[in-house]
Amino acid sequence: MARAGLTKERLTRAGAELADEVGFEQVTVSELARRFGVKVASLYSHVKNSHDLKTRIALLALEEMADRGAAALAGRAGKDALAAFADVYRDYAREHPGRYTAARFRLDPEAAAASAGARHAQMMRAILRGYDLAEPDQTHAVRLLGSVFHGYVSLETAGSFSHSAPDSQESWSRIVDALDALLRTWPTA
Amino acid sequence: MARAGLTKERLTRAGAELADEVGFEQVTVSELARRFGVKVASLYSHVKNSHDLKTRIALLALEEMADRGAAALAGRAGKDALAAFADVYRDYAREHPGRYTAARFRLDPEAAAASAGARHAQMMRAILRGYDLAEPDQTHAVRLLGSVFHGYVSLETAGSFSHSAPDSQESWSRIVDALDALLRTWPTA
DNA sequence: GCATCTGCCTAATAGCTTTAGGCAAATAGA
DNA sequence: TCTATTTGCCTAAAGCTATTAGGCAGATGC
Repeated sequence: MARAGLTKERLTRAGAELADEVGFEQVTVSELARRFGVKVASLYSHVKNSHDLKTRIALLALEEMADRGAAALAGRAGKDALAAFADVYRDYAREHPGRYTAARFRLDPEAAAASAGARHAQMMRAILRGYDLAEPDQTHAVRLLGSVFHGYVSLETAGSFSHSAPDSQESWSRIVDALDALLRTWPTA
Repeated sequence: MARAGLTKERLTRAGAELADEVGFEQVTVSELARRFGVKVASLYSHVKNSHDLKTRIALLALEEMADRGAAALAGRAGKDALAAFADVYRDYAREHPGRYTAARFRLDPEAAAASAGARHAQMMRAILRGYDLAEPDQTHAVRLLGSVFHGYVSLETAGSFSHSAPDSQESWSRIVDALDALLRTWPTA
């Protein structure tokens, strides 16, 4: 029997593509096997189980977003950096909705530690270098930025902003403006 | 055979409790049947299918949150109202994580129209009465608030803030402070 | 008290997940 | 190059969930 050439990496990539097509929740070992023209059980030599597969897709998505974030931040500072980074999240979610959802998959501690999560946090802090925030306000601000980015993208993806004016793009720009203004005048306790 | 007294309502409530115990994704027609000491097929006289059940749980959660929100807003204005309303979301998610997730379940248009979604939007606008915002900035602000509330709660529930100082409660308070400050000095285009 | 309705049941189909064990293709060693 | 081992994909099987069809008996209406 000819071998299909399965590997963790190929399965993970194909899983990510599948997620973007049908949604992360609908990513299934069976469908993946079907796409490789292979029997389901065969995948279990490469991937521990369904959870493992999903974890790998999540890690891939986190890496990809971190890479894009790093590229966006290079040579930028202040509001410029903030806006570019914000767009990285939003654009990624629009281009790769399944992967984006995957990135929110709850990772177990080991996977989380090995993930690009730390890079994301570092980049947020790098953006805040353009603003004058000491601890613990810096941490509060990091959490706020993470919340806004994730929250907005998540609501937008769910279609919450698509049935009313103004355009979502406009709100997004104005929200980034607002965040910039807020960070410049952050109210200290 | 003694009847179990199944109804849509009881199934929905039990489904919501199940969601809080094991997670919304793990809510299953089978498990629900098990809890009622009844065969799986029996549920299908009361609920169209699994999707229908989840939709009902989502609608219940949205109602409950809207009710709490309304109670919190009564007699409050300005920052007071903002903080109380924010806490409604956060507290609800902490008390009822499964229901909270359910509330984010993607509803089809008919269900969405019949949901408490509109009440949520109205309450957000009511909060903004305490600030001086004209359209379209008011809509931008509503979207920002929704994003921050949902984003923060979602990240917090995922445990993103639980492994580092400062305390999540502190960040939450300071973020509400920051939002209040931002709304009072909202940057107009 | 009888007829109807309704609620829960049995039975059956179908899909996904996961484990165990087997054969053959690829690879490594002599 | 021939053999030995590893490794990749397969068959088989069990268990779970979802969903539909059809049946019997308890509840309800006249």
